Amino acid sequence: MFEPVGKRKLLSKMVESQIEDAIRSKEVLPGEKLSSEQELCKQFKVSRTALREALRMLAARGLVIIMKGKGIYVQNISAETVTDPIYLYLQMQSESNYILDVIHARQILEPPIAALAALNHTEEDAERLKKDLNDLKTTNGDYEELSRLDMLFHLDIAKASENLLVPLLLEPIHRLAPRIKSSVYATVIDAKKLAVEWHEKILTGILNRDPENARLAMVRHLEIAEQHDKQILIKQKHKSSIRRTV
Amino acid sequence: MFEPVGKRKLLSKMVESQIEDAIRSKEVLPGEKLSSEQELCKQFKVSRTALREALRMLAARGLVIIMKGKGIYVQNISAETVTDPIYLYLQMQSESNYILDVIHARQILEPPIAALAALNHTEEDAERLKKDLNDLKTTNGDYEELSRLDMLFHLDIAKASENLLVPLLLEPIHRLAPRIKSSVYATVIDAKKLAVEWHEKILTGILNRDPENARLAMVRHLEIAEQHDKQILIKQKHKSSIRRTV
DNA sequence: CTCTTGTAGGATGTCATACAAGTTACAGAG
DNA sequence: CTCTGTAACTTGTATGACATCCTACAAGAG
Repeated sequence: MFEPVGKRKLLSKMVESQIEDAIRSKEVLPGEKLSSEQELCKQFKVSRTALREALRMLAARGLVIIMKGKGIYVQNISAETVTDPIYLYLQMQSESNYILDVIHARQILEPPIAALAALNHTEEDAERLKKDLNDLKTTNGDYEELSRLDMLFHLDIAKASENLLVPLLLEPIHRLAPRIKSSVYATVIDAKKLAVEWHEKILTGILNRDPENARLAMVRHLEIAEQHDKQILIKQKHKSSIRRTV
Repeated sequence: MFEPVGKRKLLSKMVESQIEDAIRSKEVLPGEKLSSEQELCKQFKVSRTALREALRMLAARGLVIIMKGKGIYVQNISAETVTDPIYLYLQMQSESNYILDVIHARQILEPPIAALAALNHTEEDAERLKKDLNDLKTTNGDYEELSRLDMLFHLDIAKASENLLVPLLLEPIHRLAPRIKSSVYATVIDAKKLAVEWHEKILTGILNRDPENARLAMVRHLEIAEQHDKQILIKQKHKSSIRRTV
């Protein structure tokens, strides 16, 4: 008979929406400074509490950045702002032993990405990939640094696909398994040499705009990576079972 | 000569980190109720102001949900939580339409997923996919319902890959473009018939455990989808340019 | 006893005020 | 001119009060 009356929105939410809309519609551009809290309070006719909570929510979502003593600035949405929630999502949803799922997901994603990069990459992309490969070749860093440079090459291939979504999807996947990667570099003999070799083959395929060879090189590269990961997993299992019996 | 001294973190940020860590490490599980603000203030030894701003940041990121009069609850990270930032990113990043990026990302992801599903699916997966296809065939729902059932089939193929990460990646992608999908069903003649046909071919490949045919069927299915999407986009462009001249 | 309703208590939401602390600009001393 | 201290901004935190929403429970009506 009677319709349920809609709940009144919270003031802080309403303020948040208004500022968000202004940013989305580009009334205010990234880098621009917003008015001070005092000023905004007067404009919205709310207390500083409500306004600040609205700003905090916007800041948490990466829309603005609040600098103590300076002011509030509209922020350019970064890729990290996006990949963070994806990473959190994967982390919360997946169960404990997801390492093999990670490598399998990479085997699904990365070969076609390499093929696409071979077709679509720009000169800038090419230079970045060459630099990545050279960095990996010449670094004297520790295993974690090796693992980082390895990942960077793969992420920059995703960028070279010139599809905005692709790197966003790949980055959190890689972030899920950083430890095992450095374990591989620490354990497997010639792991670095092998990585450089295959990265070279993949890059050659991409630079020649040869999607099929880029794809195949990536497939082989990830097959080898899977073998290495499995070795590590078996060793860890072995160790833990030894510890258990002791 | 002297090293820059690190800035002291803000109290609200420190509180946020602590609660976030507790959630990430699953000390507190989704659905659980946190202590009241008063209680938390005492535990963290901060004022209600700082605590509330921390909670607001966590709420904005989807980690907790604050209910007036009830309390603070740990939230299950949903696909929407992930999709929103992506959506915002795409909107801010590219002037052009991201719809094509979505369909291209699907063309990368879904064919190998279909192949994997052909290899790995269980009996349960098979039953679910058959039901999805039948639901799409027999529904009398509107265009949005059609679009929803269409998406469900694709997501259940991802589930049938028996890889935990794969459906998690695919779902936000699909949620990015629900409007254009229902537009396709509303506009393209025989869209439903075509969808059912191709879903049948894909399913046949999967049920026969024939990865190559499942993959190829998916490739063709998505090529057709791309054509339809492009038709819609051109029409929309046309309309808006007409409006502009009027 | 069962159902309804009033009420009290606890939860979050908002306000006002005060002070702490970081940043910037500028005037005045040297 | 350069250096420096100060003043005037900015945001961060604390506190106390009240508003509003939710829940549970007791008291009353039938």
